[in-house]
Amino acid sequence: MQMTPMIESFVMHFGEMGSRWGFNRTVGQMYALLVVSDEPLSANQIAEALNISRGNVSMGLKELQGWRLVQQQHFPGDRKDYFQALGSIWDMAQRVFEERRKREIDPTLSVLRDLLLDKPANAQEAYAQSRLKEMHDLLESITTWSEELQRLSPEKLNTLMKLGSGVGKVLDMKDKLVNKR
Amino acid sequence: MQMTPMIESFVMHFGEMGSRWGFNRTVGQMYALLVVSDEPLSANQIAEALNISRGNVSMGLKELQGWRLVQQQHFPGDRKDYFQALGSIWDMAQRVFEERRKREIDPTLSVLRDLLLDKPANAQEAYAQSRLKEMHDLLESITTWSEELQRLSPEKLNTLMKLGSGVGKVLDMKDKLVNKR
DNA sequence: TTAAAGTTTCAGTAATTTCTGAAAATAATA
DNA sequence: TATTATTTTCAGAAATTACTGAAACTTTAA
Repeated sequence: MQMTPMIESFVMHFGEMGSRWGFNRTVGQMYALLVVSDEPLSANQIAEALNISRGNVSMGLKELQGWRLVQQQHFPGDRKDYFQALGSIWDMAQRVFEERRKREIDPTLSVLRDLLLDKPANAQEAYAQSRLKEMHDLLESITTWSEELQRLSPEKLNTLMKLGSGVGKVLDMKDKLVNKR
Repeated sequence: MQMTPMIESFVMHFGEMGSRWGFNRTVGQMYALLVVSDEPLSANQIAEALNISRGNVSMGLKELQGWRLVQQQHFPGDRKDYFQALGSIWDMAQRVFEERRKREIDPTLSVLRDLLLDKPANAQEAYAQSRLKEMHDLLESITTWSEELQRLSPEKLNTLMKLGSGVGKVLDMKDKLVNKR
């Protein structure tokens, strides 16, 4: 894997953004490298290209596999493991959305559900609970919706996105049709 | 601000989740506290309730204001500043989406745009650039779409979300109508 | 003005996270 | 089974991030 300036810039940027996206610098760099590489890379190649320790690569690959963003590959007659970024950019985006939902929303939803079971002890708690309920309902809608969007084919999703604000019009149209019955 | 066990649990959970949501523990706690409080709180009240330093509160409030998630309030005859979480849960969600997009997507889009201007120097770079292009286009679609969704009224957004996977059917319907012309 | 009330800043410290590298574990071949 | 290739683990070091608290600054009102 030859690190040209262009690839290096991309890799470094992903490293810097890594923390905002939920993983650390080297994990971000590793992922970027795998995305732009036209062939699978071994852990040693990654360590060398990024100039980081072999141990760190091992941990990072484990994390990326946890996100289900990289695949492991074997070649007959070669003992080494090779790694590759997941198929299409769409697949990647799906994974990132899904995993982030799991990490960022699900635990909160579960806490909110529990807290909403308690009887409010006073006015302050009653108010607090009303906000918790709003938050809970919104997060639940978002979760359900994102699950349903994921079930849509990439083509439909693309149509929907291209539709943009035109979605408002389509909704109106749908209302009319439904009301006619 | 009385910290009942229920409120405390919520606040602590938000603190723990904070880092996943893009801010640190105490900022998360401060925000949670403001969300469930039925009246605006002064910086001192916040520091006391959360048992953190006054300086930290000042920095945290600045950051929350940067996210445009809290509002400052003045009361005549009182020198202190009071703080309040933003209006509705919808407003909050919008802000979070918008700010995260700014922090997590925009910088990457800009880097990708730049890198795509370079002529690929070899086959590896040509491949890399093709992936960069895919990624760029997807991020751009997501950005445009999210901007357009934000322009939709909360009611319409709600309709859209409730529609769920039914959105597929609506899209088919739209296709038919458009093709008839 | 001046004093009092309040806020912000920031150097230093504490806490947390990330990274390394050597040792242990695992897997493949001879 | 022994040997070699490879991966994983994890204790400690390094780097980063968060927090405190005292000093500097700002604002208000007497």
